[in-house]
Amino acid sequence: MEKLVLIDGNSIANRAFYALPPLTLASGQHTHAVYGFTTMLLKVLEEERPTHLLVAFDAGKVTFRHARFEAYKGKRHKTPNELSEQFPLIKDVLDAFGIRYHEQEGFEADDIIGTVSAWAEARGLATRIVTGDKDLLQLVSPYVTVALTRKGISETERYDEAAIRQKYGLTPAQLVDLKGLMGDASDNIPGVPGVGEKTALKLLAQFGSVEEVVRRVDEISGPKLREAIAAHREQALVSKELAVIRRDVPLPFELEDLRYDGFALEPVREVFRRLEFKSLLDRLPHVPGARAPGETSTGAEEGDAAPTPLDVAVAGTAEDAALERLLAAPAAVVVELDGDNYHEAALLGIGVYSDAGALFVPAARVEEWEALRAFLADPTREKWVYDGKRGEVALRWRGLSLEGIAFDVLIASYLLNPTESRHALSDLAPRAGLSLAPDEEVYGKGAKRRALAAGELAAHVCRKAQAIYRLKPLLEREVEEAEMNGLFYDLELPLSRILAAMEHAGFRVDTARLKEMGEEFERRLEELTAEIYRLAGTPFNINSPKQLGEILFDKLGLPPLKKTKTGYSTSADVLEKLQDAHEIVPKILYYRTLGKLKSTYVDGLLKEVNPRTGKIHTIFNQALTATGRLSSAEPNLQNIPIRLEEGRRIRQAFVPSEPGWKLLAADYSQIELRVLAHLSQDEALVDAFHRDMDIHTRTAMDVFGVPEDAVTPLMRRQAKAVNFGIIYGISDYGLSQNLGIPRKEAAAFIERYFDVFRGVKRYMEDVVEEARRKGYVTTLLGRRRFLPDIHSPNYNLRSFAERTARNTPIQGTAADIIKLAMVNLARRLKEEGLRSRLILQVHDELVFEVPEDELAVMRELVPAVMERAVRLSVPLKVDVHVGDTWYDAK
DNA sequence: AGTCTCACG
DNA sequence: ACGTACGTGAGACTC
Repeated sequence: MEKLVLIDGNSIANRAFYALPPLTLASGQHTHAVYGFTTMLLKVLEEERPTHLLVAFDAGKVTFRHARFEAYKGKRHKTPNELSEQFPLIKDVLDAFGIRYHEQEGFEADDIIGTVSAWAEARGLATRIVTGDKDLLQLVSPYVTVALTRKGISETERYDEAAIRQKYGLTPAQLVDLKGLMGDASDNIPGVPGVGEKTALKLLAQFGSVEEVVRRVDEISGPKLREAIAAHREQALVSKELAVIRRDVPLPFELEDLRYDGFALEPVREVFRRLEFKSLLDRLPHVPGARAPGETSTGAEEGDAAPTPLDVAVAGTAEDAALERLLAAPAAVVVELDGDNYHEAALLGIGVYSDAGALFVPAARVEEWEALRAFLADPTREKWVYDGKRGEVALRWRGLSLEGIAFDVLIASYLLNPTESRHALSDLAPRAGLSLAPDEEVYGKGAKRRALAAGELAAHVCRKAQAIYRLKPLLEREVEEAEMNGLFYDLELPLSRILAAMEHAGFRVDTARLKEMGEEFERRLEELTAEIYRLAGTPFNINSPKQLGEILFDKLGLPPLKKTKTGYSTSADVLEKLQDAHEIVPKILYYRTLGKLKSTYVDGLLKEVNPRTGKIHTIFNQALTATGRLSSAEPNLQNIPIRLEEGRRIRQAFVPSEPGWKLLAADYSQIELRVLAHLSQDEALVDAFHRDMDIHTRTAMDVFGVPEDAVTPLMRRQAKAVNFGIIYGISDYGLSQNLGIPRKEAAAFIERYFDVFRGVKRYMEDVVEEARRKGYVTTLLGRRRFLPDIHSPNYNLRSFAERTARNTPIQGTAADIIKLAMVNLARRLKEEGLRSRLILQVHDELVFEVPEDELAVMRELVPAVMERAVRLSVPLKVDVHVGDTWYDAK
């Protein structure tokens, strides 16, 4: 099928420029916008397979829109030189690919795209527009869809008419009416003052278009709005006109001139070499449409680089001895399982790929083939894996071991960019020039999940192993270049083995105790329900925010203090403010508390108890958080209640797995503030920790200028909130919300804090500056987080990036420290021959189960190792508690 | 699938 | 004039 792709050159280049960390040649020439543009282009060629292709650029500064409205784009910042100097290079790349591009005096890229897409529509040619600019959404039609880049440039969101209707409740054509009414600050289009998105959408729902709004202005409800519209009719109409994309630009070519039938490899290679796009060079031969030297053009349809067939040997019989040569090291190993949760998941088979070839061992053969088991268990035979913990745990359940894991592609990819959400092997494979179908596609998901035919399974699993094998050297190099060898090989990789052991060990649960609690909660919930219905005068679903909102705010007439997108907010902070307004409110709050405990922590946890082991086996995600923390799922054991006594009792159900053993919990005291003291070298903060003072009291003393015995509980509470705020990258608004005080007072607190803690202030400024300069921030052990939005012209995005720049080094360093402690502790436990087991990590806390006779040793060893994990300018402090249940280890 | 709410550090 | 605390996972409801 034929397909036209129209690329908005300026928009994509701009996105790439601001989204990617700077990249320069020896000459100082910046290339990251070119790089970003080129990766987008390759993606388009791979995924869209266009038969017609055009890249449109903006021409000079003045367009017909300026003639109509002088101030058009008046507030826009000048394009930085670092970007404008990259446009000629982008055109070099396009020339090498033989792709047509066009710019036209007096018009913007939008108008060129509008015109060509109109031609395509007339001919019934499917069209995809690729841009970062929402304005182009107005062109969407049954033939035209828009792929909008979001968050960086690699991800796109596709819009057809239904998607636009769903998101805005408007037709594509009405989007210009929306802009006419609300204006657009980035283009300096005024709209109608006082009309924002909400009002504009309301008006359009009623009237349909700007013209109708203006014509029937008398029908507008609300005198203020009516006056505003009446006073700015002309401005609204002009604003709309400016927003409309032209579809009749006289262009010097026609649709058929845009036909695209692939490219010759060599010229593209040459340009890539000149621009030092090494990683893209490898990918090139597999891009659809690529022609080797001498090959003639065959038309875009046949330019596909079909996946190279893989020769897979399948083990199965006593003859397998002949296949032993395929158990060579180093090898990529894939333990293929049925399902996402790998605890006791069915094994489908094991794939092995090395220089010796590809081998697939079906599940039935795994346990009986001695040579394979020995190979897997041999720590001296190097294995490369993707999410090694997954396979390792699955094999542990079968009494098999997987040792010698020397590289993990998932963890490497995560460390290289922890905010990237797509670390699936199928996402990474193209980097090594391979195309790999996602598991979801191969197996189907949900109800459509299916078993594969034997040959299909072997091929897919070995293809994955091949991708791992090819990706390893690429990622290995990138990890090295990012100076993360220590972090990767000495921290995350060993940690992965420890997490595997923790997950497999599990946490024993006293299900009888949990059920008792559930029954108690149930009784009290029934009582509460009856009282709530009585007070409301009618039964309703208390769990439905919608129904609850109607009862509270419509029926009972309480003041709605906050709204959400869809209606009234009934969140706890709103209800707390209404506690005294009606006796139903505290009952609802209590109902919520108990309901949460019952559904999530009693029923939810009971569902997760493994009937065979009587334990809960969580899965730690080691490649997810943006800061380097772990997360825990199925179930989440990192959010078991503790703050309120009623919930805290859930912890009475968490017990040791062997009779006579105890639980030992060790937590870092104020680790994030200690890390802040170290990173900032703030005198007062460092001093406070050297004296081992109560940090919130000390903060109150300094901020309020009073002696210790004059610090009231309120002052301490406020100082504590400020301390948290500092860690989170503080804003006066955030602090005011947290403390329930006016924003001005919050601002005054912050100012006083920074007056005293000068070093902290300085550090916060420096770290944001560093983020701007390098494009990323780092933790103590060199973990990185990229912050492309730090340069965004959008205030919200930029502010968020700045807060993140302040928070991530703190939260991330704390994560580094406890991970290091875990690795060191595991080694010590082994060296000392202790039977104690680490079973849980909760960000600043480690939980062990300990035999009685090891208690004394563990009470000493655990805090000692944790406190010495790193050496900071302030001491680290660890509190240790022992008990018969997790509740009692306090 | 998306939204709201709420549990944890 | 704007809208925001940082990082997570899960259950219930709604469409």
